[in-house]
Amino acid sequence: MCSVFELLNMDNFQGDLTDVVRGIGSGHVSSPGPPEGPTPSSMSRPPTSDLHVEFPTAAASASCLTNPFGDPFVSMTDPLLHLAANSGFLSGAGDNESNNSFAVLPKGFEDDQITSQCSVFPRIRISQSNIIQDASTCNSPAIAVSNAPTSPWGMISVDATNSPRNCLLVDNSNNMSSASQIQISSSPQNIGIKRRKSQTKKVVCIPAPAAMNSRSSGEVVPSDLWAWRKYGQKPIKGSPYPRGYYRCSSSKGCSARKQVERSRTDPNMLVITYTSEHNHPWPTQRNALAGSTRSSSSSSSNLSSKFSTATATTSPSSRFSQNNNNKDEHNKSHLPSSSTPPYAAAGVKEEKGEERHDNMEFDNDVEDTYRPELLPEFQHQPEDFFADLDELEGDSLNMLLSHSSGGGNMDNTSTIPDVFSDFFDDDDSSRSL
DNA sequence: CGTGTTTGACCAGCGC
DNA sequence: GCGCTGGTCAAACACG
Repeated sequence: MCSVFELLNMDNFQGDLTDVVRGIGSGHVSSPGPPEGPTPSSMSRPPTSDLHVEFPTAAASASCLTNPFGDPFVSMTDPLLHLAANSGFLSGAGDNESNNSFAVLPKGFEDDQITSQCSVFPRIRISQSNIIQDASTCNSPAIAVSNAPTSPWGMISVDATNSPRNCLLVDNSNNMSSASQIQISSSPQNIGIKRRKSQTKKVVCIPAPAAMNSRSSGEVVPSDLWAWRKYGQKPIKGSPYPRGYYRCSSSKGCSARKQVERSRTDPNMLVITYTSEHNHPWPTQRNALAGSTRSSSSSSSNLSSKFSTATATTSPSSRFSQNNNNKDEHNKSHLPSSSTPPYAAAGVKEEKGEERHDNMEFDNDVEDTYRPELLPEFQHQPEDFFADLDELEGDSLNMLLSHSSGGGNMDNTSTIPDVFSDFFDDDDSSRSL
């Protein structure tokens, strides 16, 4: 089997974040803390620092799982999922996996600082039929997602505290138009990043594929709707990878910040921590584009720059809206409830810190449910705007295909898992939220 | 010119 | 109090 992670393997990576290319696919639900504790079956255990992340069901779920940012490339994650599924990326468990399920198996899992956030879910399995996988059988961290019939929201629950190996199970057996919810419970023993007072943090862990082109130093930090400006970078003790500091440049005075760093144990993963809140409406296209025009400076390739631009201005929702052609009301200066983009559903953990702490753990007193919304503004992007996206999508897809094909025996044209094909085939049900 | 990144210096919290 | 570490500042520079 040749997984995307393998394809993107960066074992020898020693560079900084500038070598990071957008996680074109595969987002990763993050959960801080070492994998320990009882089995995942305890998803219902007392909410400690549970994280709730909700996202559209079915394809949307998959998309979110593959791209917690829900950035524009989320659309491209579908092909990736497709490819991955066929290449084993999504079927990590092996060939015996049905088309309706898959598992993401990030390389390596170590109980080590922040990386544990990523590694806590080395396995993601999604099943279109009633789950999935017995969490108790998980011998490695995983995520569980369930689309409860009784709720429009499925749920991904991760019990990092009680499960020795944490499992995340995904169940999209239900209605495709509903949404799924991710719940992440963190371990009190997590390690990691100190945080300052009165801060709200959302941690997102996503795959950080290596640059797909020849560039060796280009970094494309997974971007979102907001425009971010890098204001610092520091080496982190114990990690070979530096941490980049970004602040929102969409609006002056905005205190929103985010930190981007590679997982020290799994270079393929990017850990992004959103801090503070945006104090302004979602950026307009113009705003979003601002700051991304310089995309590929000395450290970025044209490709990455393109990515950067696109990612800064698009979102899955926007794409959905595009297809949907929804002409309803426009943005009314919607003020986001969080610095995390509305589509940055899956893989986002929000934490409200009181004081700095030495562990990466998310306080038990923190429990947030992040419910991404399909903001009206995302439904009204200029056509030219999407024209660019289409181009991007094409390029990225090509890249994906290129990589995937190089990965080995996969049939890029083969079937798409039903859970995704439904998404592709049924625009109405999956794109209109 | 306005935007971005880079990078060394500075500051603050924490543990000893 | 001191040192370590992480987070931020700001000057210099690059790009369109």
